[in-house]
Amino acid sequence: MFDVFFSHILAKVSLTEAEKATIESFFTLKKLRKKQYLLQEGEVCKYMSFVAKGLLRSYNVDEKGDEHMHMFAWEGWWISDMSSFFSGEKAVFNIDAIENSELLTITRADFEEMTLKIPVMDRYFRLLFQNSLVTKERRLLSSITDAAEEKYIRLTKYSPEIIQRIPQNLIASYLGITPETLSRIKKKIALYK
Amino acid sequence: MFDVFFSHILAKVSLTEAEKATIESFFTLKKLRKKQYLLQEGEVCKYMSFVAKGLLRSYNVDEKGDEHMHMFAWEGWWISDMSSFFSGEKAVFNIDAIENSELLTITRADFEEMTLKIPVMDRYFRLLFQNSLVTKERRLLSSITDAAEEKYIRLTKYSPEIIQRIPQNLIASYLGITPETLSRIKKKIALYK
DNA sequence: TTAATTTCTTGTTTTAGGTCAAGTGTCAAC
DNA sequence: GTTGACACTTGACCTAAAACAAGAAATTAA
Repeated sequence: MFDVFFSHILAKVSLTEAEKATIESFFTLKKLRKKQYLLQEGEVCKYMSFVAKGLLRSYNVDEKGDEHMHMFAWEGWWISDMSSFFSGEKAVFNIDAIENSELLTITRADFEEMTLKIPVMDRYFRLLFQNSLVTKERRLLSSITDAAEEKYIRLTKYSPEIIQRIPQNLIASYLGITPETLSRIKKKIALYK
Repeated sequence: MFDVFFSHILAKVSLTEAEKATIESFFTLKKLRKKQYLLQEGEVCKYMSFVAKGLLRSYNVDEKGDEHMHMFAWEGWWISDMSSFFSGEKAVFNIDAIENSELLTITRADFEEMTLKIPVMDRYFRLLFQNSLVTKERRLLSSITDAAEEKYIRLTKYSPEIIQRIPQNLIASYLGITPETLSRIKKKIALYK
């Protein structure tokens, strides 16, 4: 459990055994069955979660009832409604498990305490957020600049794991297009080859 | 110059006078005239810049020659092509000054050295990136979920400063719509009132 | 104060992608 | 092996926003 966790953290910063023990003490293991919610829109997001095993998604639901995928998270990723987690306001996202999953969760209060006790965790999260920001910028850029077909092509280039692991209707939602449009795009691309 | 700078940093973390002096030594003042470039697409982004005065924008240009606004930055904001700055790869963004501006710039090497010498700066940037991430998530969500009119309404709600300070054609580009569509949306909204 | 450039508006036409509807294919459950 | 639940495809039609075009208003510069 914590081996996956620390291998990810140690890729960015160094930790002593004592620090590792302290950090471990702030986290709680949580298991989720397929389709089970970790967070529902309107609740306050209590946890930031490291995915040790499995696959989750976060998404919002619009007034028409349509879902819009915000992100997917599998082994080695963090997932949360960051806005709600850090501000204490109501979450706009739902988070649930696409596959049976195992998470290491931390509460806001423990997160604060951990970063104060182990300042190098500020560095870890600085680097984590920095990378997330770059990824999110790239996606935002594609969302604003690209037509549907380019969005899909860019996704195959930058996030091939998503193409392999996620059902097509969820990929369409992630790209902000309909499953029908995605189906037609795939057909068109297949013709070139 | 550094007073604006430190007031923003001290809002997030505490610093001794000695630390402030060390931090100052890593930054260089840079003045930009209106329309002058800070970064051009294809270069490596050498600086991360704190805006002490003025207004800048970052944007990419597509193959048709159309500009897509990525962000605006004025007093108290940071601006950079983060992907290029941290990875050393070619920038995809252009950055230039909309108004005459004064920046405090830091290079990648100095940024690294600063965070190692003054670890609390990791905390500052953790908090900065965390907030940016929340803002960027909100914008991405709006970009994928909302129709043109809702995008504009949400912008007026969450970023009223942009509405006031930025020309309409740039706002349209920021929202990923045409200036014509924005003009019609404003007209439509004005009729309700 | 007039010219020039830029920003914004308005009308018309076109198009990419959405919506609706009717399939086919696949796999697990009974 | 039949039933149902999903995932995906394909076709016909529709609509929101883009493209194109032309003019008005507002800034800026000479």
